[in-house]
Amino acid sequence: MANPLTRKLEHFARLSDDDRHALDTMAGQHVRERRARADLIREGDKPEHVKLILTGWACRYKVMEDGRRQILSFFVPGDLCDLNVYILREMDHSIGAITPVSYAQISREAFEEATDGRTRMMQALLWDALVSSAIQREWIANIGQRSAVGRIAHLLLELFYRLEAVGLTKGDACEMPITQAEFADALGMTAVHVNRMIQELRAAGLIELAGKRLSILDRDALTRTAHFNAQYLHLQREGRHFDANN
Amino acid sequence: MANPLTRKLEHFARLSDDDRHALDTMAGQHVRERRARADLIREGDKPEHVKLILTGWACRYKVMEDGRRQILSFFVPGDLCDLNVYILREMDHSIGAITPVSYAQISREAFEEATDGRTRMMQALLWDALVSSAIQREWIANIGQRSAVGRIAHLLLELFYRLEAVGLTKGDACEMPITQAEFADALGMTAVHVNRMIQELRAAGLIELAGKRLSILDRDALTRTAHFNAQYLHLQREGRHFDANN
DNA sequence: CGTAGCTTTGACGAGGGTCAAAATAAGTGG
DNA sequence: CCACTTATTTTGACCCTCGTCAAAGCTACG
Repeated sequence: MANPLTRKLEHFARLSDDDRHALDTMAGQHVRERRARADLIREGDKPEHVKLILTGWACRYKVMEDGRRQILSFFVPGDLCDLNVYILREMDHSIGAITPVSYAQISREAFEEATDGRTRMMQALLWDALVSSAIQREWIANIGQRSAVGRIAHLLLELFYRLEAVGLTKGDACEMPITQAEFADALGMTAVHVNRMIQELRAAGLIELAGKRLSILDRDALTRTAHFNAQYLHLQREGRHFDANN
Repeated sequence: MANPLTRKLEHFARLSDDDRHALDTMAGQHVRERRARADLIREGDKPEHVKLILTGWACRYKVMEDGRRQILSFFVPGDLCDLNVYILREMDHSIGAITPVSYAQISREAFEEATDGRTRMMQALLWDALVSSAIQREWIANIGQRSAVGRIAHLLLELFYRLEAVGLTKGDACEMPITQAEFADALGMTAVHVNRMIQELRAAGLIELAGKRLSILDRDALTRTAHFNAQYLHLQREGRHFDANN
C-alpha cells in the first residue's frame, strides 16, 4: 500500500510518479520506533527534524504547571508535525506515542532536496499544513463552544474522516486506541465525564466504542449531535490545475 | 516608524535593507480599509490574497450552527493571516475587523516575487507562521485547562507581549479595544462571567482595564495567575546564523 | 442629547468537576 | 496458560464554577 502521506496528499493534487517516489524516499529514511507512552520529542528540546508518522498513533501535548495535561492534537499515519520546525530554537510542547509508533525523521536537507523543483508536491504539503492549522482552530471552537457530548462526537468524527483519508477505515469502523483519560485531556474535561458522555452516545445508538475500536452506527445523528461540518478538513480535491499530467 | 511586520520579524532574524524594502513594498500595495465590525473575508469565500494587518485590530471567527461565535485568534498590526491561504478552495472561517482596520492584500504573485531569492526573509516569515500556530495551540490549552480568571489573564498577557513585539506598548500599558463580549467569544465563556473575572483581577490590583486601555499593575502576579510562559511566542532571537551581514 | 452599545448587578439553576471505590480489561512474569 | 499487577472503565454522592435571564447603569458618539 502507498505510504499514508502520499495517500493523503492525493486528496489535494494528483501527484506524478516522480512526486510519489520522492515522498517514499522521504518516508523511508531514518525510520525510528517508539513504544506506547514514550516521547518522540520533549518540550525544550531543539527540533532538528520534521517527523512523519508511518504507523501507530501519537499526540502533541503540553503539561501545565499544576500537572494537568492538554493534548493539542492527535497524529495518525501520514501526519507530519510542522513543516520547518527546525527553524525554531526549542519545542514549546512534547510529542508522545499513544500506541507503538514508527516514524521518519526528515532533516532540513532531506526535505529541501525532496521538494526542490517539485512545485506540485510542495503545494500539496502546504495544503496539508494549512489543513493542520484548520484542525487546530476547529479544536478551539470545539472546546470553547460545544457541549460535552458534542465535543466527543466531534472528535470521533474528525478522527474517522482523517483515518478514511489515509485508508485506515473499514466501512463505518476504525481503530480507536485513545483511552477515555486521553479524550479528557484533549477535550478539556474529566475522564469521569467523558465516560458518562460516551455512554450517552452508546445508549442513543450512535456509536459502538470498545476494545480500541469504533463503529459509527448512525452517522447522520452523530454528525448532528457534533454539529460536524467536514469542510474544515478541506478534503475535496481543490482544483484540476493542480493535477499532474503524467 | 518601520512597518509592524518588519519590526516583528526582526525578533527572529536581522534583516537586510533589501529584505526590509521588499517587506515595505508588500505592505504598501493594495491597501484596503474596513470599518469596525465589517468583515475582511467570509467563510465560504475563495481566499485570493494573504492579508497583512497594518493598523487596527481584527479577529478570525467562526459562527456555530446555534449562532454562538468562537473567536479563533486576534490580529494586531504586523499580523498575517496564513501564508499560502490562496491554496485553499474556500475559507473555513471569517476574518472581521474589531476596530477600523487598514490592511494589505498580498497576491500569490506579489508574495512569490517578494520572497524569491530572499531566503532569510522567507525564513523569518516561516518563523512567524510557526509562532501563529504555537499561539493557536496555546489557546487550546488556555480554554481547555485554565480557570476563568486564568484564561483572561493569559489572553491579556499574550496580547500585551505581541503588541510589545511591534512597538505598540508604552511601559506597562497598551491599547485594548476588545469588548467583554468579544473576550467571552474568544475564551469560551459568557460576557457576564468575563465581567466578574475582570473585576476580580482589578480588585486584586493586577490590572487596570477601562476605556479601551490596559495597564498591567503587577506583572509578576498576573503572570502567576495566568500560569503564563512566554516561551511559546518564540520572541528571543533564534540564532546568529540567521543574521544579515549587510 | 438621544440612542445604541457596553458594562455591571442579582437571583437562580445546571453542566460538569471532585473524590472515592468497585468492576473490568489488559498486560507481565513465571 | 495461569496468577498477579497495573491500566482503564464505570458508578455514586456531592457541590462548585460558570451559564442564564433580566434589568439597570454607564459610555460613546452621531
